[in-house]
Amino acid sequence: MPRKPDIAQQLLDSALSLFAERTYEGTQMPAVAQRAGVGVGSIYRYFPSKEALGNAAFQYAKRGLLDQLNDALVEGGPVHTVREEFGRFWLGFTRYAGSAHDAFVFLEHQQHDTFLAPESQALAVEVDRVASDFIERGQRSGEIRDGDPQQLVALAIGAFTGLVKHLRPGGIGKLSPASLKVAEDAVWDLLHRKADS
Amino acid sequence: MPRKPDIAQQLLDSALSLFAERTYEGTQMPAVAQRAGVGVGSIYRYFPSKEALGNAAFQYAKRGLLDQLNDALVEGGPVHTVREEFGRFWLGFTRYAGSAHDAFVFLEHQQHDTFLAPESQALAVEVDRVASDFIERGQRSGEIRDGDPQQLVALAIGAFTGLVKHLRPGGIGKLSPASLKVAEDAVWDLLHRKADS
Amino acid sequence: MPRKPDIAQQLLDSALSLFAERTYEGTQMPAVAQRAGVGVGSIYRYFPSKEALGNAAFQYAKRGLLDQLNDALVEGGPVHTVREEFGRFWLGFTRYAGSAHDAFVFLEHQQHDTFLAPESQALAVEVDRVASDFIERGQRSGEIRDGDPQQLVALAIGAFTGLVKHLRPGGIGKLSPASLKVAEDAVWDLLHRKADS
Amino acid sequence: MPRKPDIAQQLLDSALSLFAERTYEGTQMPAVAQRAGVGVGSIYRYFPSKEALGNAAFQYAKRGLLDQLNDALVEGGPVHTVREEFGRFWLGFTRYAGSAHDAFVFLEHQQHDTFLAPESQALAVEVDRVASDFIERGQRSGEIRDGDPQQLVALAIGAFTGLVKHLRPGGIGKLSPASLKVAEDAVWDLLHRKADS
DNA sequence: TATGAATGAGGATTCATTCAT
DNA sequence: AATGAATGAATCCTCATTCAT
Repeated sequence: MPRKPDIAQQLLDSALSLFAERTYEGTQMPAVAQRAGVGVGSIYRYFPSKEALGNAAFQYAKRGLLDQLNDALVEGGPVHTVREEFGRFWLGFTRYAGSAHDAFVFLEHQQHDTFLAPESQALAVEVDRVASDFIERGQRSGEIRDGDPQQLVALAIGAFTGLVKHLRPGGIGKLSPASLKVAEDAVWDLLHRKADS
Repeated sequence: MPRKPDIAQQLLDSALSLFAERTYEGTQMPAVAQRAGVGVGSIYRYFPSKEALGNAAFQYAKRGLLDQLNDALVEGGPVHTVREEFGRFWLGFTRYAGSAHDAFVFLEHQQHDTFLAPESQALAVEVDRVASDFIERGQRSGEIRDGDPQQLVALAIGAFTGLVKHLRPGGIGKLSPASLKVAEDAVWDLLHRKADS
Repeated sequence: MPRKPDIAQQLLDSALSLFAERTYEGTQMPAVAQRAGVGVGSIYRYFPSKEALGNAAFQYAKRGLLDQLNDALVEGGPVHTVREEFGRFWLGFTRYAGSAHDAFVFLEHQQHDTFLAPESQALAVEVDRVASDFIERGQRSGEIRDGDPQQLVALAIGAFTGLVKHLRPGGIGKLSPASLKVAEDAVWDLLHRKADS
Repeated sequence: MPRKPDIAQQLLDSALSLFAERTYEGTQMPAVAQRAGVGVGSIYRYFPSKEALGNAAFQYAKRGLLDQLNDALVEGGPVHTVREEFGRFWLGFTRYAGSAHDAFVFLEHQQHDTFLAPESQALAVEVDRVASDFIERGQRSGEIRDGDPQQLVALAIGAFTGLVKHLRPGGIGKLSPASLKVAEDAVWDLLHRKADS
């Protein structure tokens, strides 16, 4: 069993946390190496350049979020209501932001960033697609308010991101179940079509 | 008619848009100078360092947002309902993001950033304070849902930020009044306490 | 009566004192202008460049020293002994270093300096020539020790320079007549051929 | 056999010779790197800034001179006369200026210079102290002329410095033993109290 | 294979010089 | 004629990347 993948993994984690703290541009390769506990030179055995490391970290993080979402959507068996499905999304985001706070913050800061390869950006739309598919389904069933699905996704994910960034020091894990429930309900109401509206 | 005093202003605008596009760390001084239409050396006539420019830009932007909010809260005379007051906030944010898209994006990216002086960070809490005062008032009157006011502010401003970032190329000005209304209602429902809840 | 020569003079004095304090290379044009009480731009009305100013200052200082020496050698009428002639030299150096401390220090620091034009360097050998002529005459009359005249000049002027630099803050004017006499005798003994030697 | 630890040394030597030639302020870091045979970046691996390099070079040079003096004073066994002790000083200075011409010239140019840290200046008074102790001893024994010891030191070291600077291209090593003897005697006579004086 | 010292292109900043007022 | 704001080449310094060990 090789140790190599281990090192690459540590490098990705190190990079992700530093990028979240100080920005991709503001992070130096020696700092990444140090936090990963390896020598600078070793980074280049796993990633050909800083840009490559940045993209790998981005893709690793996005894929992690995507996996977490898929797991949450599948694991408890089929969902019966739109609200229930929203709960699954919420669970996926919550778990991911809980276990990979840095990665989540990093992801939400990147958007149009110069170092992102097309491949990374392609991956970025995946989460949006999954989310807006859900919105569209909810709109068809009348339970989610009308409007551009992408725009609603932006509002909802933006709200969640705001929450996570607000919780910075402790991370979302520090939040009491009650507070988390308040937030979940609030975001659901952001999307939910009210009966008399 | 002297154009000179405008140079500091042009530099702030240039810096703001570049910081929004490429990050503070990812922006080079020559790029700031070029976009401002001046020579590199001129930057240092107005700001002693890149860090000082970053802080000045941040404070200028935050103050602009604060002013816009105050204007919106005051201008139409006294408000009579919490919903109406929320509308004023929405108007303030909307106007600011419309007229200073870059500045708004820049502000929302900075949080814990390394270059921000204490003075800048002090200004940053001001907006939060104004907003959470509103939330608390709404909670007392029963129209805004229970929960940590700061957390609700984070959710609401996060949602708005998500919208603005989603609209990146065109800016919020491109949005139809109808779409804007959908967004406003959605964010209100994020905060609003439902009767039967 | 034009004011111009006045300004050029102030600029030379300002430059000389700054060069003595901080080195030619370490002195900025705005500092020269400020100490002279004029705007930066005005320097260039009198001197085409920093290098030209440096050379003008050097030549002005060297010429001042030369004039002082000539005056001292001539003014009291003809000299009758080598020791008496040495006294005249001492008087010239002393007066110059007393009235133009900065200029003297500046002169002794320049030697091989990059900014000195050939013309300036030509002027620099003039003092040496006057001094070594004196040494040679003294050697012929048996009152000054044997050895390379240039080398003896270097020793004697070096000693005087050491004294002046040592006296930096107050300048040589601060020295009591007695102390000055000690120094004069010491330097004379440096040159003087002892009877039994 | 590693050459690495030598890099700091090569940098000090390179810096010293350039500072002597062109002044601290007039010397560029790339020039220091080039003469030391390393890349610019390497300088900063050994010295945090140009100022630090300047101070390190100064201290290295002063310490070298001090060591040379101590060696010369000790090595030949105890001295029996003041003249003999002077000979030891002369030997120390001569050896140092011979083996480290650039360093000696550099030292004598720095005095009150802007980049010198207090620590460097503290070291600078050390040589003066050693020298004036000698002068005082000589005065007590009646062999050195009366007067402020510091002032006599300034005259004597100034004379030696004048000699060394005069010899610039070849250095003091080029001087014939006879010429060197002339100089030594001359400087001794500068200090020596004449019987009938 | 892993390392970190060495490198030099690139970024922040300074400063001699120009030129509109 | 005098000024000092504006400029950009030149300077100090950083940091992604290489390579000898």
